[in-house]
Amino acid sequence: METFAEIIKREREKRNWILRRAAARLDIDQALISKFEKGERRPSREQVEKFARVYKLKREELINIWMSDKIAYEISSESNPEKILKIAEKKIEYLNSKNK
Amino acid sequence: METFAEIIKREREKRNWILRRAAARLDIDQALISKFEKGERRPSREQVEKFARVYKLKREELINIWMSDKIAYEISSESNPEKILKIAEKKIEYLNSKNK
DNA sequence: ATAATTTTTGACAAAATTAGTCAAAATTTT
DNA sequence: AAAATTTTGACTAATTTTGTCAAAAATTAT
Repeated sequence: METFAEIIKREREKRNWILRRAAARLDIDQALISKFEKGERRPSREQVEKFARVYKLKREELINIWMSDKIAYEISSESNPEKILKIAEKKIEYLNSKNK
Repeated sequence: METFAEIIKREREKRNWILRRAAARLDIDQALISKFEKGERRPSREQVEKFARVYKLKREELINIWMSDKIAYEISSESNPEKILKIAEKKIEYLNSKNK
């Protein structure tokens, strides 16, 4: 299961880009990119979209991964993360059926 | 599928408490409680625990519901919320197997 | 109907969280 | 060991979230 951090690091290395170069292409401070690649900071949605554009990744897929990182992080320290997800799933289903 | 907001409203009404009274018991501003009951504001974890205590609900269950509200809300506007949950689930599993 | 009570709203200031930047420290490569 | 690259930490700025208050709206009682 790949994280956003791993993906953007892999993509940069694939291209043999040093951080300075990635920073120029993405127009994001290289220290920030370093933090993103280490998973220490969470990029904004706009930044995720930049990564998708520059690294030619599917925008939506990348967003899903980025969001799931966020979710996983938020609940990982709870006592029953799986249960929380199950309940959330039902709520989503319910919202879906409602807005139809 | 019940939300945190619905639960705390139901519990208060069950007791025939007006907001002012609930505010006194919970030591939370009544305007805030009103917003919680309408789902317009998200209580802190400490506040959730207060609700559980005062309304005699199972602390952990209430926290799970409160967390799942949060998750559902965060991803409900995404294009594929279900997919995001699936990925998150896998990540959680992975984290679990790792920290064992 | 209107008076009294209760709930909801909106605006605001304070508090907390998150974001971006820089330079120095640490690490890796040459 | 010098040069290049990456990581870290500290700081300020920006954004988001919080709690509070008083007034507005809605509900209930007289």
